Amino acid sequence: MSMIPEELLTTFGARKIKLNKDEFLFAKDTEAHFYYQVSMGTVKMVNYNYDGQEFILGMFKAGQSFGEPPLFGHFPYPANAVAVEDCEICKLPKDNFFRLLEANFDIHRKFNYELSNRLRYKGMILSEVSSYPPEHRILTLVNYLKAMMPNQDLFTVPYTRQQLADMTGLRVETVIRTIKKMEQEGKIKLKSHKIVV
Amino acid sequence: MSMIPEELLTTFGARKIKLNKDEFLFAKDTEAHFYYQVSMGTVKMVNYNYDGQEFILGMFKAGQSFGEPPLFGHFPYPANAVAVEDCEICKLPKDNFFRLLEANFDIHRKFNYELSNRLRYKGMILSEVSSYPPEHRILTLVNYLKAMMPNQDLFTVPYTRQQLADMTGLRVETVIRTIKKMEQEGKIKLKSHKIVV
DNA sequence: ACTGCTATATGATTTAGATCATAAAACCAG
DNA sequence: CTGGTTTTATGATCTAAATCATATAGCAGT
Repeated sequence: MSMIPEELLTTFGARKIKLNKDEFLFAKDTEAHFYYQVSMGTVKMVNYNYDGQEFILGMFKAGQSFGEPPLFGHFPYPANAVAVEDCEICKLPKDNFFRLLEANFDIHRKFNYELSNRLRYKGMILSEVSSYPPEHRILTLVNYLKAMMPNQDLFTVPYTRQQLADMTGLRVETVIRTIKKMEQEGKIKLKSHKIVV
Repeated sequence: MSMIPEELLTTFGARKIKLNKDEFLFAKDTEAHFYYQVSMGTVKMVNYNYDGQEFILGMFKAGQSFGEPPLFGHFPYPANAVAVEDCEICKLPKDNFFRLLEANFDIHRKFNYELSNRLRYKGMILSEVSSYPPEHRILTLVNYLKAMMPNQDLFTVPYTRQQLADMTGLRVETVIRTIKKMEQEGKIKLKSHKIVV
């Protein structure tokens, strides 16, 4: 379930750090020195434009790693990492991370898998943001999120309208109105304001 | 320079195929059975919305591979592959590709590098498309394209305004007007209608 | 139960870029 | 050199979603 088992990370010298809600872990355009894996909580990768508008490039929960592409691809962070809620994060120095990979071929392969799936997500969202109206964007995102769940019964979308807006390139008001309209037309179901699929 | 040397591909049983301009190599939502690498020409990965609007997710030239994420990530093609001009493509069956990877650790690592850089590109474009006006989007794309060139002197952007539009989620007219305005304001230079940076 | 904060809701107005329409260059194959 | 196709150009109009402005509902902590 975890990208790398925490015991193994510890063996290679990982430390656990705490992060408060809204705290930054690293900033866009800085150099990457560590491998990070969420132990508890949620971290978002996010960009801000000049007037503070936010775009969320990814949400990462317990077991998931994030911010590795700059390690593999040798470029500065293309976005900021921010805690969405109080978090615990495993932090492993870059060199140790590569040593761990060399010693564990299966994990190395797992990263290929993981990166490919992130490309899938980004390509999907990119196609949506570039050419589809709000309703389509939201439905595509919601369906993707559900499809990613191991358990395939009722799934409650765990994001606020603001977060959905920031993931689809829309404004809150638009997301609120669109969700309300879709509910009235019976296209989606809500349970205490959260979308349930 | 090439993702995988063509001799090595041949050793593992690759075949070379020809593709005419505008011909499809594979279609969105179909299953991936082959590894592909451009030998000559240019291939684009592209999506179309209901009214034919195009969004280009990537352009691939000689030496570059494309369409591997579905092989690594076990999901159907998230976009179509179309020849931008007459092409020659190396085509290697999936199983042979994985055998080749196992036998060549360095190439396996190279894919990590490549996938990471594609994530960088997609994340960049996504942030642009979601929050920035035409001028910013075009400049960011152009600067990225230049930065990717090994040779760092004068670089001529090799795309039409239509293609730039399809890469930035804008309409042709908007790209034409924006480029013209930027040239008049001295923000970019043109040489026989092509942007030169 | 009250306070403060965050999330959802909804109307009115504005605007950037899409769309529509048409034309002139530029390029290319025969 | 020529006729056809593609690319660039430019004006006029339209529209979906952003923006602005408030309001209400929900919830977390004291």
